Amino acid sequence: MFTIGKASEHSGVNIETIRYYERIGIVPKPGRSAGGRRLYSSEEIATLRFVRRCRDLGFPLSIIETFLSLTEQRDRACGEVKTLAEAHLDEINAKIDTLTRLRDALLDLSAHCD
Amino acid sequence: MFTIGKASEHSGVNIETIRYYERIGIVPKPGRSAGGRRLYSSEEIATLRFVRRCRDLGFPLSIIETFLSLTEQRDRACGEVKTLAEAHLDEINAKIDTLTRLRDALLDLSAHCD
DNA sequence: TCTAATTCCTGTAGTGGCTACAGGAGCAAG
DNA sequence: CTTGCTCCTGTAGCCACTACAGGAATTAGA
Repeated sequence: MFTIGKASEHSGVNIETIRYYERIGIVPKPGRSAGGRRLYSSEEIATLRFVRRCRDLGFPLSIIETFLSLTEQRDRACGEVKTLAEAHLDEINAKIDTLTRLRDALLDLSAHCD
Repeated sequence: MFTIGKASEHSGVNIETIRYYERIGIVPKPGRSAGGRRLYSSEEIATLRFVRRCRDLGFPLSIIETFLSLTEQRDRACGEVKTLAEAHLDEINAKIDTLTRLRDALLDLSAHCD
């Protein structure tokens, strides 16, 4: 188990942001030490890392909550899982497409400067 | 030339957000009609659309400002252009990579539900 | 083992990037 | 020429953090 400082270090999520995520319920409340300090498992840290990556990609917390529920509630009805997953595939493909074109534009700019 | 409403429609950027971008200097002040209304050219609208796409991808306005200066100030020193462009390539590639893996995970979830 | 430094705690206030009014002026159609 | 829409300049509020303040718990060193 890791204290919030280590969890922050390993996930790349700011300490204050971790507490904020807990407060608004994006991640569950972690266990506490005898002295009242938060203790995180490797899995909980992986979840934080996942949230951070999604935020970097511009997904709002509301959508990230759906992503988390998709991977964590596998006992949910299959139809619902499929619907939720597929609802985001188009959006993700569009993002990949835009990023690819942005990259090509930057490569082009760089290449034309020789 | 287009009024702010049309510019908003064609770029996908909210009217209030367009005015906000103007206020903080992300986009230049547009011309005005006799009655004092903002008038946008197709190019200015394309810039707004570009800003919107970048925001969707999670880039902060400060970085988008750099992107805009890269494409608009081609008379800038070549070395500087290359440096700025390449500084963001790694980040963009990382984003593409993460999105690809997220897409695969969603496809996987969806497939395991048959 | 005591203490000094560090890390953590809760709570609140401030920031970046919008977004939503309020109150009023311009303009287009009937 | 008036009804209704769009636009104007403010200012206030929201989301997702981020930065204190003031104090308790650990940890590392003498």
